[in-house]
Amino acid sequence: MPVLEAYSFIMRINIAPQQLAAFIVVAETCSFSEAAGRLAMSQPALSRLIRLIEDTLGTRLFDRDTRNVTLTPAGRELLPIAQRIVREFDSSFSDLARFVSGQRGRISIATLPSIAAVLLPGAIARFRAKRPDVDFHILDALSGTAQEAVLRGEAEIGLTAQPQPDRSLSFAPLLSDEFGVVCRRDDVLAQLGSTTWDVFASRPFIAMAAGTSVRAITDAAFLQIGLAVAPLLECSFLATARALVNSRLGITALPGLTVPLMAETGLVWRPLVSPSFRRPLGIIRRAGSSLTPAALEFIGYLHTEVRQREKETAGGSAIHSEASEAPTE
Amino acid sequence: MPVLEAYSFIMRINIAPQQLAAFIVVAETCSFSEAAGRLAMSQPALSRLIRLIEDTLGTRLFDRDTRNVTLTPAGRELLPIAQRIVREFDSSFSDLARFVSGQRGRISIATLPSIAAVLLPGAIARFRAKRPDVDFHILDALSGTAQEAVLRGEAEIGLTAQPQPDRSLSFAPLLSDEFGVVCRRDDVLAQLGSTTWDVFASRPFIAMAAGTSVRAITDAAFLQIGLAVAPLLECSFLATARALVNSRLGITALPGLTVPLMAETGLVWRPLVSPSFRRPLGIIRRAGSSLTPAALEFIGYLHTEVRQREKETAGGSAIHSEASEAPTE
DNA sequence: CGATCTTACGGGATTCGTAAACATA
DNA sequence: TATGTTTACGAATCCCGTAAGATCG
Repeated sequence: MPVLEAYSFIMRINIAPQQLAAFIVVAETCSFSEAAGRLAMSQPALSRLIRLIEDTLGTRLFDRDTRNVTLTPAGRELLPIAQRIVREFDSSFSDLARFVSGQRGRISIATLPSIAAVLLPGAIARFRAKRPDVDFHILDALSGTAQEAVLRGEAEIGLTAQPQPDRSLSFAPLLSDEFGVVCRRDDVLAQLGSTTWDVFASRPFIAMAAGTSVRAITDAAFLQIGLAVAPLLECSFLATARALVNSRLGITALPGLTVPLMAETGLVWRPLVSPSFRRPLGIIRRAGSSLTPAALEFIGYLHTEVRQREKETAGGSAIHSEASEAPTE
Repeated sequence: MPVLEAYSFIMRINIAPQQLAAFIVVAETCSFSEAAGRLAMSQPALSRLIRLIEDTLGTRLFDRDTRNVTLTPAGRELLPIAQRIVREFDSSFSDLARFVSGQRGRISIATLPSIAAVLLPGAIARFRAKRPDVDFHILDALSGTAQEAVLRGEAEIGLTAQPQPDRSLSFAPLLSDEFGVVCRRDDVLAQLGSTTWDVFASRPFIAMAAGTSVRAITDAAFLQIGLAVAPLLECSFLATARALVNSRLGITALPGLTVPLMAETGLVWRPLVSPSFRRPLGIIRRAGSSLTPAALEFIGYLHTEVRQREKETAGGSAIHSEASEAPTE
């Protein structure tokens, strides 16, 4: 009811943009038959179509005898209107088609800094090479913040650790991030190919702050192997952890993806085994809500990026190989 | 063919503005059933309508389960587009409806100065009281110029003497303008109620220039009564004729309508009889071309104006009575 | 279990193309 | 007479409303 009042004419005047386009062609050609040819329809059909518009508007649009077709004043009045509407219609739906096909859009991603630094740049670079008109908005945050951003709709997708099961959030695994020990290059551990978790029984452990996805795993690891590790040193930022390790205050356990953030500092990363722990990372999104076509396509690029990294590092993580190269510096 | 290329989407995307309006209502209410109520249609019909748009665009517009209806990104993209198109459509056709109903428009009239001065002001004043948004464009010119203006489309209608029969010009009589003699108030002729054409056998005749509608009639009149009148004095403008008569250089014969243009100059007008000549005045327009609705309505006002003048002057012309009042000054 | 969207189906309206009729230069 | 528009008519399509079905809270 409010609608019928708000738009008074649209509910009564039933004219499709295609009909207006047909009118425009007739007006431009001043001939029903030629216009019919251009419109790929029969001439009587076009004649009736125009008649229909005329009946709807209650006025003649063309003065026509068998030889001449000329716009009436009402027709001259309608012509620019029709042209404007058709142009608007066409350009709008052209834009929309580009959006729907993923050529245009804006992808907002809430992500852990490690993913933002390691996985995203390559994926975005390759994606933008194909879709230069898609913009990205990246919100790097800790796991919880990222989830909230997705839930509030501020971010379309989140790249984080697997969240607690939540009806309104869906999680799709992307990769699992192997934990390793991080120590100085001159540390005895750096000589080994891998290390076991009980190393932290004899070495000071630098823990990440509670609430981080890393801390959740390390807690679970120590619990599983029955090791009571006192968090003597605890920090929130990787840069801090890096500095602490570098200062010989202890060693830490971090997923492989985080290490490039500490690169070129003389630290190395070696897999932690017996058992090996992994941090499941993936894509979260609001359950039951569609993604933009561009984001949908971009997710494919993310998977490709992950596969490529796995292939490059041949079973280990890229950080592993980088850490291996470190001694050669 | 050029059209199909120029407007690439409009020929493939077949969406009526009403469908977009329906989409807007669903988007605003987030409910198919409530929207269906507002749109005065059944809910399944609305469901199918939305589905149709979705199929046409190749994307979902709403994420919907049995409890919630939410816009998808594509739907959010379409919403402002739909609103813009619907608004444009509605306001444009609202304007057009005002034009078609004669409430809005522009009437261009090519007219003889006498009609412009005597008939038009009253008709326009009464018309604009009812249609304040209709503009007038008046081109006052001699008969031939006015006809050309109408033929060229510069003027929509012409108010002139009856033209030579012309296929491309149609003439509708409006009034016939009685000829009379124009002389000084102190002239002996002013004492008489009327005068015969042979008065010009004994008095100098001031002729209007060849090509004027007045000259055409006076020539015909002299020819008919067999009077050879030498055009000793000839002029194009009524103001000149007025001055010549006022200077006692002669007298002239003019249709009643022209006299108000010479009013308050001490001249009087008396009917010329035996026989009485009349200048047929009317409305010319291009044959076979429609008029604007406003002009069509205005023509009715012109006829009313003429009838009113005839009633006021009770069988004579308004000029006649005004001339009669002159001696009382 | 209730509210809501979707699918199925029959009827009515609209629109198309072909063919014939019509009108003017 | 030739060109171009309108009318007539049968067929296909589209769209609506009613009724039944499915699904989630």
